[in-house]
Amino acid sequence: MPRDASATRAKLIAAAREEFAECGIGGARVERIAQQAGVNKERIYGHFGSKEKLFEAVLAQALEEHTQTLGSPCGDIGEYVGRIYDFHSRNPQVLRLMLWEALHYGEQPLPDEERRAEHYVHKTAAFAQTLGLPPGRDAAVALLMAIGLAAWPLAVPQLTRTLAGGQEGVAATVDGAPLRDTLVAFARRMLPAPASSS
Amino acid sequence: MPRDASATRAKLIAAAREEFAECGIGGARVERIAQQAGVNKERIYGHFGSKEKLFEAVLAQALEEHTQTLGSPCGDIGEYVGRIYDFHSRNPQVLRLMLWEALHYGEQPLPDEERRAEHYVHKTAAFAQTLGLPPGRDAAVALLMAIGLAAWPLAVPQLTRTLAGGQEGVAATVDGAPLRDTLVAFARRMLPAPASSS
DNA sequence: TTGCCAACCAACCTTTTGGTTGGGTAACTT
DNA sequence: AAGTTACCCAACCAAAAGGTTGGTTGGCAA
Repeated sequence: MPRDASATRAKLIAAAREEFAECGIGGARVERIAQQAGVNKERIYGHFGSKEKLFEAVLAQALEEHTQTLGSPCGDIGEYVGRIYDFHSRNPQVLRLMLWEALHYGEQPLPDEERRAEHYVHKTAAFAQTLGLPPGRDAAVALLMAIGLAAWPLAVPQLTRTLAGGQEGVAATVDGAPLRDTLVAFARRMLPAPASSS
Repeated sequence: MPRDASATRAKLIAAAREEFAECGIGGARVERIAQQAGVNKERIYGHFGSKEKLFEAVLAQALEEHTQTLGSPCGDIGEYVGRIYDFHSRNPQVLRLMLWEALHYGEQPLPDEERRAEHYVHKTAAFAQTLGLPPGRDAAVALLMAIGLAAWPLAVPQLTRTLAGGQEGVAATVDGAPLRDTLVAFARRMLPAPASSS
């Protein structure tokens, strides 16, 4: 069994991701994470320093994967919203991590808020271009709400269920069309149509 | 100091509401709740049975207030979304409680899921009427997304901040218009216009 | 006045928590 | 071959958690 620090880190992050997504920062148990990773608990502190720092590492990696998988917004806006919806349907952990983070930090700044803000500048720019808008606050809010459109039904499943669910689950058909299609249609209607000329 | 069971219950629920909104179910401390309420910890178990049951009681009351304050959806759809936004801006606890609940229960049914579903039937019906739609899944999804439109920027403040926030906070102006107005405009565009004839 | 019960509380118990420590071990350097 | 560094772990710790218990007391019915 060779020694491999980065492999240990990776195993810890993978285990922590499941645990944090399921239980949040306060609810996660350091012991369980270590056990799931097949690594001693102390390694968490050796490698990451604290439970909260580990959470940050998990989230950073998850968001990295998120942007890499999803790519920049381009082409049809509705289809972009559909892609966001598909991503979160297939990777429920990422959205849950974001929500735990939201509840944990609330209005106070994130530990790496600046990096995150900078990261979103690019996305906003790409989004503005496909929308035919000047990049700015307007485009940023439009992107924010496009993400919200796709994520909201998955973020509050109990509301989605009790309102529109019934026995068919989240992907239930709505008047014959899957929820996804409804969201795509809403997005197209909500967001300004791109200028047809480049 | 007279004995008054219902007053004790009320004090406990009020204290628990703050604590649960801030920390969630797992993060809330029974001791703190009791202390904040000026009541012995044991009373929580005497009156409610468990921490989780107390959470249910808190949420039931919060949602009750929510629907009572907000009323049924009627009149202009955009303005209804604006009202939802205003409510959650002024009462951040309710949305936080809903999100903690969402993360805690996830896809598994709520303890009182049936009552909740039934409760939403009326709202959906009212919403369908103002939209000029037949009450049904279509109207329910439209309502779900109207709520989402208003609540999303407040549900994920870290995203709102890093995307569109800057130094001006959540209520920041967007090209001169407050975020609320943008949401109202989005809602009007997204949702089907009500049939003009009754 | 007396008897009774719901409401109440201080103190306690068990388990679990995040975090630490001191001793070991593979592998690279010199 | 000796020394050094980075990694790893079993065992441990103080603090804090949710929940319980045994006994006390206010207030109403008889």
